[in-house]
Amino acid sequence: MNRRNVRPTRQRQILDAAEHLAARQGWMETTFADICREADVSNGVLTYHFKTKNDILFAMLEDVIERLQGRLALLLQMQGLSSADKIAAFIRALSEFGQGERELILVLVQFMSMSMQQPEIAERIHTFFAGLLRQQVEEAREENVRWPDEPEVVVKLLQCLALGLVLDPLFLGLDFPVEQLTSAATAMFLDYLASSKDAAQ
Amino acid sequence: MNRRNVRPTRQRQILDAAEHLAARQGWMETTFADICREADVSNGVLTYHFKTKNDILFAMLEDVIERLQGRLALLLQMQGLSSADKIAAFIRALSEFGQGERELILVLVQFMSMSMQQPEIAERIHTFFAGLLRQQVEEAREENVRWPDEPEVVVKLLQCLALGLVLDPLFLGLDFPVEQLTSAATAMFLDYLASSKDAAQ
Amino acid sequence: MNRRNVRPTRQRQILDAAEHLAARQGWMETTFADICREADVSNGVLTYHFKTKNDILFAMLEDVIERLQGRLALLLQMQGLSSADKIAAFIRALSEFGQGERELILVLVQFMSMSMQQPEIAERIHTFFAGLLRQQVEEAREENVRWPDEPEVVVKLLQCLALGLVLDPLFLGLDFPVEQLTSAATAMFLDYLASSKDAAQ
Amino acid sequence: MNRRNVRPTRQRQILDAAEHLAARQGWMETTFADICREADVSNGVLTYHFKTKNDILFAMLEDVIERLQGRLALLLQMQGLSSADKIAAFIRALSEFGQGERELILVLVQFMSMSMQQPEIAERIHTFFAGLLRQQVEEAREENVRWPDEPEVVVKLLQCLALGLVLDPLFLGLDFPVEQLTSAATAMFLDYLASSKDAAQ
DNA sequence: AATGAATGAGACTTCATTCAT
DNA sequence: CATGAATGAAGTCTCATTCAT
Repeated sequence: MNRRNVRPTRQRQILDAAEHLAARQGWMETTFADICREADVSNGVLTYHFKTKNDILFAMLEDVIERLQGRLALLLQMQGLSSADKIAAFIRALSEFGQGERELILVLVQFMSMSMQQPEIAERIHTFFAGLLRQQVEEAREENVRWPDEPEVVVKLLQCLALGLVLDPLFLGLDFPVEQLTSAATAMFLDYLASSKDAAQ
Repeated sequence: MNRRNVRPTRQRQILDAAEHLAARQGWMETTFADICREADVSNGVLTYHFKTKNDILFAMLEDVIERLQGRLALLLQMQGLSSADKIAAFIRALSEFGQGERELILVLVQFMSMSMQQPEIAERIHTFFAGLLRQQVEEAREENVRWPDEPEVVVKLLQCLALGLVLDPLFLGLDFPVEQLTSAATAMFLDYLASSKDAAQ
Repeated sequence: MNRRNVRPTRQRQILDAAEHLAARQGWMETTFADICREADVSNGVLTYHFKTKNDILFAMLEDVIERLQGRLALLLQMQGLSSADKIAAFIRALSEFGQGERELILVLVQFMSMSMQQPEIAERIHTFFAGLLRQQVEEAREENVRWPDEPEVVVKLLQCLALGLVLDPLFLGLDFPVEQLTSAATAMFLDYLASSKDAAQ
Repeated sequence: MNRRNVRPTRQRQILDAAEHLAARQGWMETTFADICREADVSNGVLTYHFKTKNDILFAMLEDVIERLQGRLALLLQMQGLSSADKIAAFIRALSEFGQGERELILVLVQFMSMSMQQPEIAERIHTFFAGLLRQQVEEAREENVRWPDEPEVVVKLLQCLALGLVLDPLFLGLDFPVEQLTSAATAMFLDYLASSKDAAQ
């Protein structure tokens, strides 16, 4: 490999290792030595690229948000929230996402849990999700749909539902197939949206 | 203080301090020294009453579950899930709960986050919530209500929604008054429940 | 049990437990808690009867020496060293002793090993064995036997041989039946004693 | 000092210090702080080169065995056991050894004493001495000497005698010059060996 | 850009001993 | 005599961080 490009490569190596380990065993219990082993780099390389452990943490945070951005873009930006089909597709996709991208979720949960004690992390996560929300709300406004509540509320409610659907099985366990839950949730949310139209008529 | 039967007192002192600190700064970053300071006991007392740090952790887990049990009993057992009024009251209460009993929630989230790496904790939480779910389902069955889905699914959906409503403002921030969200959620869930009755007619 | 006689009883209980544990896991790694458990007494009782851990240690030392005294009396005082039969019986008995009274030996070795760092223990053990030696030497003198060397040397040599025969299998392992070794040692020592008579003729 | 290849140097420093202290005050009562002071290294260096205290212990064991190997090679391999002169030289050398290499002996005794509770140590010591024994037996067989007993027994008896001669003065004290004891032991063992030749005639 | 030895503060834990009851 | 709660010094070990090479 070219000597010029070694820097980004090393950083990717390290971040991948760190995320892996954070997902598997938690960030607090992940040591420099662990990361070195997993990333197959020396202790010196680690501290050359990231001065402190927090540096790695925040690099991870950015990385995770970026990856999340990419994933959610496929779900949100492209389909919006306007039509019933899209909502249904969204909830279904989210559910699959919660199962498929387990590592990404696990790391995200780590950050959420840390955010309760570390304002900097909370701040970063909030702005990201706030941005997401605003964007969806704007799209909704442009589409001029009639909704049972203020667009912010509707969108936020969807966000809550989505969060619950992703975290509940993770945290509290689930004994029956997730599809039934997804279907029910979809039906519920569509009913809710539809209710406004009925009322408006 | 009396030297006899001082044990429960000390244990409460220590658990209170530990829960306080776990909520405020996280369990991993809470040291024995911190707990000693907060509980106003000596280092020796700590390890006399709890052999290891993990022992404190699991005592906390039991304690938190017990307290949660007490709180939820007021919301669930007494009102069940049958009528619209009760559902509305439940969601409203939960929302207030998420704001009022902040510390309890914070500690619970700590445990949920740890449960992803510690199977023992996961196990304990799962059985608790599974029991809760089963109990609600049975009550529902006894009331013989017609619902849009299997009682398990309906109840689990409510659990998801509740979890989302509690965690979302905590993790992702909320810019508008929580009441709007609560109302919307209540309306949505009631619509959903009602939809079955319509269908059944 | 009579309240008057409880003191010696407790002390025996404790010493037995302590010796048991010292033999099984070593004195240094035996804690007060271990002794309490083994002797089935409370921490308070322990420190009421023995102020410090060293107090227990020295009580044990006296106890072990006393018991050793009793055992060796059967071997030494009663049979002396004069005749070939008695020597043979002595070595054979010692060998059996090394196998039978394993615990006593183990504790004794503990003390020997400690004696290298604790002059007080060394002193106590030395005077005991020196007394033993002197006594045997005197008996020998009284019997007026002709020996290849000064009685002290002869007796000490027997002591060395005995120590080696007891400790070697314990420390260094032994792959063949101990009887062969015992027989050989007996033969050797008798030859040695006899050699002087030959020379004297 | 060169930073490259400093590892063996540090390990020697640490092992020397540890052996010193183990001989002087016993291993159990030797703390990390003691070793740091004696070896003139920081606490971190200790645990950088040896993960745990037990690692130091086992490194010491190997080291002691290696050094013992070297010393005994001079006594055993070179002179074998066949002729009277060599036996005499061996016993004399061992006796001097017991006085001269006091530290090595003291540490070895520590290990022997520990071996009674730690099977791993026992195992290691046993295999070492078993190897020694086997080697001597084989040499004896090759020399085709006639002996009063099976070579294993003869050699083991010598081992017992040697152990007794080394440990007895250490453990039980000695009031007269060690030379007298050595001479007597030599004479005894030679007589014993010779006895077989007489019998064979 | 890379290495890995070195550091030391601080974590958890153990335990002999003290003492109020 | 007996109890067991309390103590805190000291132990082993971890680990993020620094730095000479």
